[in-house]
Amino acid sequence: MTGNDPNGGRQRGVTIIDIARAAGTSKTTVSRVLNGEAGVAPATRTHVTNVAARLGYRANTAARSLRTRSSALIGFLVPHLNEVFSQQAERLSNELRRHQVDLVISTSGWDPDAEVEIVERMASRGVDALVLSLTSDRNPDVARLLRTLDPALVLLDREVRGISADTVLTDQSGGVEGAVAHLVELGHERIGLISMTDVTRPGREVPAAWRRGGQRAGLAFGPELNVALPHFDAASGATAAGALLRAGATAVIACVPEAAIAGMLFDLRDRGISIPGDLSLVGYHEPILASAKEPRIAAITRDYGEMGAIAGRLAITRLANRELRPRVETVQTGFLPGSSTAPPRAGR
Amino acid sequence: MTGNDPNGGRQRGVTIIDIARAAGTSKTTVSRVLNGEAGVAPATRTHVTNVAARLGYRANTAARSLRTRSSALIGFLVPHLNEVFSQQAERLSNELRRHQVDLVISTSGWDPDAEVEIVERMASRGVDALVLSLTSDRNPDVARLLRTLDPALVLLDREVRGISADTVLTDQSGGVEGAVAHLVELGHERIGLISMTDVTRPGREVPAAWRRGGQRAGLAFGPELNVALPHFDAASGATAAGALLRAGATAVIACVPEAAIAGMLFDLRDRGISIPGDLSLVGYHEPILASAKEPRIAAITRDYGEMGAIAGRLAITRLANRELRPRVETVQTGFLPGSSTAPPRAGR
DNA sequence: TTGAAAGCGATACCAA
DNA sequence: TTGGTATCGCTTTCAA
Repeated sequence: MTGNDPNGGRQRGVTIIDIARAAGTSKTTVSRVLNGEAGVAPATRTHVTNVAARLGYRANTAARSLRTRSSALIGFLVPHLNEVFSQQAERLSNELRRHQVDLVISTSGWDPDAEVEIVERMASRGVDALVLSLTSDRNPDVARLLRTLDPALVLLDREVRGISADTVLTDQSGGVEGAVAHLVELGHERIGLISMTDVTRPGREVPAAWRRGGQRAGLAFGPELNVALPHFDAASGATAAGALLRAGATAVIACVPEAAIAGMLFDLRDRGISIPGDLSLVGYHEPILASAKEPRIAAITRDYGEMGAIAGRLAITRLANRELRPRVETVQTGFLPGSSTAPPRAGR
Repeated sequence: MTGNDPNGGRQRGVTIIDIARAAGTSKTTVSRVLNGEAGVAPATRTHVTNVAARLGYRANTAARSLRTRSSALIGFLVPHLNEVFSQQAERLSNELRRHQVDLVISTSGWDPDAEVEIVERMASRGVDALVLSLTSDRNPDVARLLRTLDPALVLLDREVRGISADTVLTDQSGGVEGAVAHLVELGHERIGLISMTDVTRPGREVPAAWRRGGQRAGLAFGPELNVALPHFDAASGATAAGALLRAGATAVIACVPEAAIAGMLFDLRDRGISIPGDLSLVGYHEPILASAKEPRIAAITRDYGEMGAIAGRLAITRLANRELRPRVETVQTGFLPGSSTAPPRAGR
């Protein structure tokens, strides 16, 4: 009865065969009942259901996956579980749970090689779909890998050449142009931008929106006013702030993760530069605890959590029908005023 | 050659049989090579390895799990992916990745029923281990469920009756007693405490440490100075602050998640109570961006990330040997001064 | 050093 | 409405 047990101590668990035996039926029927399929006599159904409950049956997901070629598992790859990505993860996970799907999470640490390795692992794991926030969408290795992949793909604010996947995009116009307009209204003319590099979509869209905002106000922002950060640690943020001040910026829009903005704030404080007295600042997002202190950083906002939820819905509907043509959902950004902006210092 | 394909469009993928055929050997040998087992001729080994690479072989995890009864999957259950838990998740995930193990994450939203459901799912999924940050370790339903479970358990700062699992504990003494000592030195005598309720270990240990700190200074803190929060939203934090002020507290130690502390700060500001002028505050943790602004909240600190990493190591070693007796690792807390504490207002 | 064959626990097909 | 049987892709035993 015990059979050979390749794994010493591990418990065997109740299988549909045990249920079939106890219920005096076949495992086919048991399977039908447990999956709620039609074509089973009501009496049989209730009986089998009861027996299963009595025995404390728990389906073996590995066996089911092997047979059905679907794992009810979705992979989520992000660079780092910071405030933004963890909110996305939570909402994504909740969305999936409603459909009995689990979420595997892995972080790349902004390392493209790790990214390839992780995607490979997840594919091997047999995830039904991959939700990706890639470190770079211009990485040919990743692009090539994605093209050979079986799982459905959902891209979070990324565009990969040669891949047509469901995508959640951010429209930066509202937020960035709104920020520029606000600063222009206060009297700023040299508005600096700290952006991500052009290897992700926001790194391309944010500078574009910033330039549009300038043009709309009759200002042409030169390239010396845009610092593109390859990394988002505190040190990078500090460096960027210095460069923009040297370029004569009286205001800075910083569309980078919180760690870089924090580094910038530390650096400015150390140099005795006050916000908004000496420099106006627009950020990208504030954790609630930070927003409880002054200055409240004016910010370009968007609903990160909602992006995760949308990604979840895209993935779920895609799994229900893989023939659907790729869909794109766009999330808008807005501008939230704060106490970190003011007119430029007179006579500067 | 194609066989019947239960799942229409999904790709079939290269199997060890394909490799065996292409390499002119048996699937047994292929399996041995791919798993790096001994007893294979060097020539065979390299040949098979090459063929596998050429065909782009990717192991089918479901099949392997079914046969070996181990999924190389570990579940992580937390109440909410806030700053603390997401840092734990990231470090845990990284630790596991080094051992080719994946992490499934789910959040309960502080809901015990959801917790039971999630643990059930993960067990059914066949996770090799569960790392748990339970909403309550006094919940009999959860305790009963855990007792019947097959996966190895690692508890994060929780003690469940009747369960002897590997555990990562926090020693609150250093941090909390340090905070009390610091406040006493500044002249405070009525030091309030906002803690979690006693259904988790920190909710029991923090008040105990606070009382010890008081006794050591010759002060007896009455129960009116301790508010235990059942929820950690902003509104709860606001309420707690009010209650402690009415109880005559001149300083507050708030050992609760950031959202509650933020709510408290908002409320105090609205009521014109300044920190540290009118009230000294010691918090539990600050996101980097918050710490870049004044006042820097004095805090009880511990290395959250390290707790995740330790949990990962405990899980991995446990899987290697399930006969090990339960191990307990303790993480120390410390007190980090800030600008949110000052002597109590004179004549109060 | 190699390979044949027997499972792991499900689902899917087909016949009854 | 049922059940027998063939897989799914892999690891493990046992014999050669």
